[in-house]
Amino acid sequence: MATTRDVRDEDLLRLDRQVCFSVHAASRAFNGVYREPLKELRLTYPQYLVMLVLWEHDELAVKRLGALLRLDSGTLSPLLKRLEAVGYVERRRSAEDERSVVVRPTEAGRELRAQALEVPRRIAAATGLTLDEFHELRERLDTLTRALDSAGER
Amino acid sequence: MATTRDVRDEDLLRLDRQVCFSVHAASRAFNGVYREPLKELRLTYPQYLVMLVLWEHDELAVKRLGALLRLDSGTLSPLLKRLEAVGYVERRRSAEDERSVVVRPTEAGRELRAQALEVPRRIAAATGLTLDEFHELRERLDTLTRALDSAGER
DNA sequence: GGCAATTTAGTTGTGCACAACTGAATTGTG
DNA sequence: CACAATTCAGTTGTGCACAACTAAATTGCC
Repeated sequence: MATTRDVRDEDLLRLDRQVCFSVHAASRAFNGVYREPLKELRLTYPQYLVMLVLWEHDELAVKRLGALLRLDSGTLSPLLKRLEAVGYVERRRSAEDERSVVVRPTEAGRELRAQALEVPRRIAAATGLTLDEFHELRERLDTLTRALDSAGER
Repeated sequence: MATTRDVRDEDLLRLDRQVCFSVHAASRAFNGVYREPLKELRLTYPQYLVMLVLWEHDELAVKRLGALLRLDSGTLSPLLKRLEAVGYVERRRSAEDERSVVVRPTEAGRELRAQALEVPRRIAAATGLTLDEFHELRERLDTLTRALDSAGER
């Protein structure tokens, strides 16, 4: 039963380099394969994430969107402004609570969904990963993220 | 044996949202837990990656560093300039090839390594992941990255 | 009711990722 | 040798992540 105490410092640092690099590289590689398909939709990867969530919920406060995507207003505000500029979403202050801003897809934004259906098919085809592998990958990453998030709270 | 053809469009789009989000979130969570420990070293996460590689190789051309980390000069040039500004690395034009710039840790940069040894220990302790789990995670991510990279070349 | 604390979106500033480009040095080829 | 193609670091511009902050609206408490 090997623990970190059994390992020499240099080996630990090497492993850290490997893991850090792997996570970092995987994230950018993921971003990379989506870039081309999404360019046709005039979306960036984070904008695609936002649209995916909006297609599922139709209408969301910025606050709630940020909670779902774990992004704060510093990231979302300009991103949403750009999505509004290309005409995919509209924003309006909530009538009930003037602090809150509600985001919803425009007609163009809703029509975009049909085109977006091609994106995961292209990714799936390109990666050669099966559905089961996608599910398993997702679960592992989520487990990791939960561990990291809870670690960060100390 | 389920393939993507057996799945309805909306389910596929939902899964894509989940996987995209998971990868994105894991990367940022990883970044997040390293942020505090690295702040004490006056390093960002990508700067830490660069220093880890430099500690292993001692002296590297920018080109080679970029190949190892899969980063281009547009990312590395300003990052290395900042590392030079805090005194951790020095850059000089290669004598043999004036196009090339060689980067190496300064004395302060080499001394930083001793402090950096604490970082992976803290991460390991905080996440509760075992060495085996780290290794397995790394292998899965690398497999994924290879699949994504080869997919992007088409 | 009045006022402090909280909530919410937005702004500012720093750093990274990446595409597209520049300019200088080197290499290959006739 | 000459010169076109290539290589290399760097710059510019756009977009995202995040910390720290602002301003306005709401809520809670007396």
